[in-house]
Amino acid sequence: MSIDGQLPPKARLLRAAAELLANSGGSAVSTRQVTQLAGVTAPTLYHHFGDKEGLFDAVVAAGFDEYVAGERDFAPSGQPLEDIRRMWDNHVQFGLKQPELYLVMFGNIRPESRPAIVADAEALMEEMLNKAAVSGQLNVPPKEAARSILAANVGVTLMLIAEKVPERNLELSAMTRDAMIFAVSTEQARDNGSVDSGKSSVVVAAIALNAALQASHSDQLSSSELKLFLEWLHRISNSSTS
Amino acid sequence: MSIDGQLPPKARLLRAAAELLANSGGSAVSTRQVTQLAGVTAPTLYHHFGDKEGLFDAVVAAGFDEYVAGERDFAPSGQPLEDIRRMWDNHVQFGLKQPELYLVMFGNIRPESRPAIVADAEALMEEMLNKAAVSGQLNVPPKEAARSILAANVGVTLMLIAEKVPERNLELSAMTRDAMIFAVSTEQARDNGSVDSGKSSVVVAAIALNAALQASHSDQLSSSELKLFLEWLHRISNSSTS
DNA sequence: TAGCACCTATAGCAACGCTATATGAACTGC
DNA sequence: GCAGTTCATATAGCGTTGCTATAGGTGCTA
Repeated sequence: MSIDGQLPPKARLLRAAAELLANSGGSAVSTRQVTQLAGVTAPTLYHHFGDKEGLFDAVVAAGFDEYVAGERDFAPSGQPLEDIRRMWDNHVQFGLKQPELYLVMFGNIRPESRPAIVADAEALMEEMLNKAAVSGQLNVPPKEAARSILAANVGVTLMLIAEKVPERNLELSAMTRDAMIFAVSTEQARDNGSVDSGKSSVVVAAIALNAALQASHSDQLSSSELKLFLEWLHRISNSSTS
Repeated sequence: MSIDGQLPPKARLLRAAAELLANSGGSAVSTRQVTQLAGVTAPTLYHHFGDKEGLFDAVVAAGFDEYVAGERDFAPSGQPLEDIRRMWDNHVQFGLKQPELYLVMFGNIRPESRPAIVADAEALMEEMLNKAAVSGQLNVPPKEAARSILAANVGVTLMLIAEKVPERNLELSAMTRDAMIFAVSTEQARDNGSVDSGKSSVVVAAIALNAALQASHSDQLSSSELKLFLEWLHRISNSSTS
């Protein structure tokens, strides 16, 4: 049993590692298993990937492309928060479909050696949340919202993976998901699924902020700062006449 | 260097394993390290604990007692949901104080071999949530609420552990915590004051404008003006914390 | 053809989790 | 008081792990 084809050894190693990870059923995957399945000897592996973790990282990178592709396919809707829901579900599905790969990506957390994958996933979610923020649907800064939602998303997925298949209750995921999205969204977004979305933009936001600032006596800026700030705000508000 | 005392070998093994786990700094702890530090040979370990995992489980059980003790100390207040908040914080603190131990307890998730600890922690939280349910403060069954909250709690803690110490932002924890508690609580409980999202409209508007500005490349302000403007905006966006 | 990267294989090291077997010590029944 | 049994520990080593020092082959450029 080997992964031949005429593929070069590097590709065969990747394919073998991915297959073993996907089918290992929770037990560890050894370099010897991988090299044997790839029809290659140990030094080849270490020549191409440095070490075992390097190989797995490469597999994960491929898996992450798939993950991202899934996330992006779901993204075109005009409702950012609805897209976040789909991202969440896609994340969970990815974890349940390929638990071994997922554990390598999100489970093996170690201080000082955090996989870049997590940061990428975070950025992906932040990007989407940014759209929500633009249309005034967000209660907190997108970056923090992304971290918070992703943390809960990972926690739920890990818990579901840890459960035996027949006992898995996706209700857990749905409930946690909605709780997190609800928590970061504004009332406006909650009432109206879509909001005005399209035309929001800088001007609308500036006008809203302008009104809110003048009504609230915020003390985050000094009076001189505030004066200048309001002047700029005014400039922005009046700028795009379109 | 060994853990002598006149303690029996079993206790010495436990102590040695706990110490190595606490100081391992993320790298794996081997049975040989443990037995050497305990001044014992391998079969003794396997006689008492079956295998490596059995030993670590025993260490974890001791650590869990400490964890539970912390949770129970916090519990006597009359407001169950407030107690849940403290349980959450205690959980996070436990994870940050003893990350290695925590990773063994909650991080090494594998299908089919889920540590009993997780179930125990779940039961502990469910017990507390039950009190909330009795007094009509709960929106969903306590069991599901416990699973959901714990999943998010673990996710947040893992994410915080994965971050380098100086970058750790406990706001992430507080925000996620409140979101989860809010989601499972009834309106009655929310009015009671334990949970409050309370962002002013200024903050919401500032967040929206911030996102809109960064997305639109507006040219109404010079780059130096824009820089300062964004800095102030950031200040406003981050001003209100729970 | 000579030289030079690049790639792969042979062989093996040190460390790992774990165990078959044996030996001492402590208790039990008579 | 002694044989039998059980518990607890040690000696020695098995099979596997991640990884590498070294060497050889292959194809390209000069």
